[in-house]
Amino acid sequence: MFSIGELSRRTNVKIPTIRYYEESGLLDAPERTEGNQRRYDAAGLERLSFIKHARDLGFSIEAIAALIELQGHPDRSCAEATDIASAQLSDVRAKIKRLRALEKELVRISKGCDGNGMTEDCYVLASLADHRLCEREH
Amino acid sequence: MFSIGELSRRTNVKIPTIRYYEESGLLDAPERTEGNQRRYDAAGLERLSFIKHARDLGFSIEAIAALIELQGHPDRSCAEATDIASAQLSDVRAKIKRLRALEKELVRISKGCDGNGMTEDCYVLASLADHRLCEREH
DNA sequence: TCTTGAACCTCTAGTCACTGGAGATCGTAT
DNA sequence: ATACGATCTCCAGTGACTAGAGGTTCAAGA
Ligand SMILES: [Zn+2]
Ligand SMILES: [Zn+2]
Ligand SMILES: [Zn+2]
Ligand SMILES: [Zn+2]
Repeated sequence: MFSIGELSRRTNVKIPTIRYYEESGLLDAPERTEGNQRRYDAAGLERLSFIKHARDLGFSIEAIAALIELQGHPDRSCAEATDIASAQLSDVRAKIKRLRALEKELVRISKGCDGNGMTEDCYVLASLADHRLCEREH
Repeated sequence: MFSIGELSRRTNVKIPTIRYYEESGLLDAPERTEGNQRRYDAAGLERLSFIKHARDLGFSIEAIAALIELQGHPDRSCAEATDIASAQLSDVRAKIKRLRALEKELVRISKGCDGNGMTEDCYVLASLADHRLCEREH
């Protein structure tokens, strides 16, 4: 049995975030001491590690709640879990695609001015003002 | 002179967002009719187009405020503008890097299970539970 | 000129996933 | 017994919007 501070140290999850996960229903409310302080066990640590890892991989709280629900039913089909994972993969790929388009335009914009002129003639400011200078959609 | 709805249509920025930009100081408060409705001119349209384009390129409201401030002083050096743009480029590149790491792990995780088993033996759930199964940091 | 109804106004609150602070209480070591 | 770090609850703030309630104004048609 260990305190919330100890749990925080072991998982690298900040204390207010742990309480937030509890309030959101991702973490079960743990036992309390007589003085009302939270005391966790190995199961709590495991659960929080799962949440942390999933968050690090970009899953939403909602998706993680669904995954935890599935975990609780070992005899159910895991189809939903793979669906959630592939949705997350699509999401990440869509974000990468968009960011690559932004990167290309930002490279062009940055190249257009060395920063030694006046704002009046600045290519950075001019290209922000006019999307038609962009080479593609973004 | 045109209404906020017309401005919204011409820029593809939603009406509450336009009001939010005004409140944030990005847009000057426009003239009003006798009945207190906003009326914009070409300058307002131009300004909002600038904001929209910069937002589409991922610049923060704060960065855009700084860029607009620079725009207002045509005789000042544009060094700060290029700094802001290259900071934005670095930011985008950092995000891409992180997302690519996530993509790799998510591909591995998704490949590990076809969704036809039980949650008990699901590789998706197992790899979310244990970062040591990951091939690299993310 | 009157009437309708779409468009507009302000204000408040909600979104997501936390993060920080105030003020009070608890746990533990000396 | 005292000190002091850790924890408690509750509230507010972040960024960049978005949505709704309840009321007013504008502009076009009769
Ligand atoms: Zn320049
Ligand atoms: Zn553009
Ligand atoms: Zn599976
Ligand atoms: Zn991992």
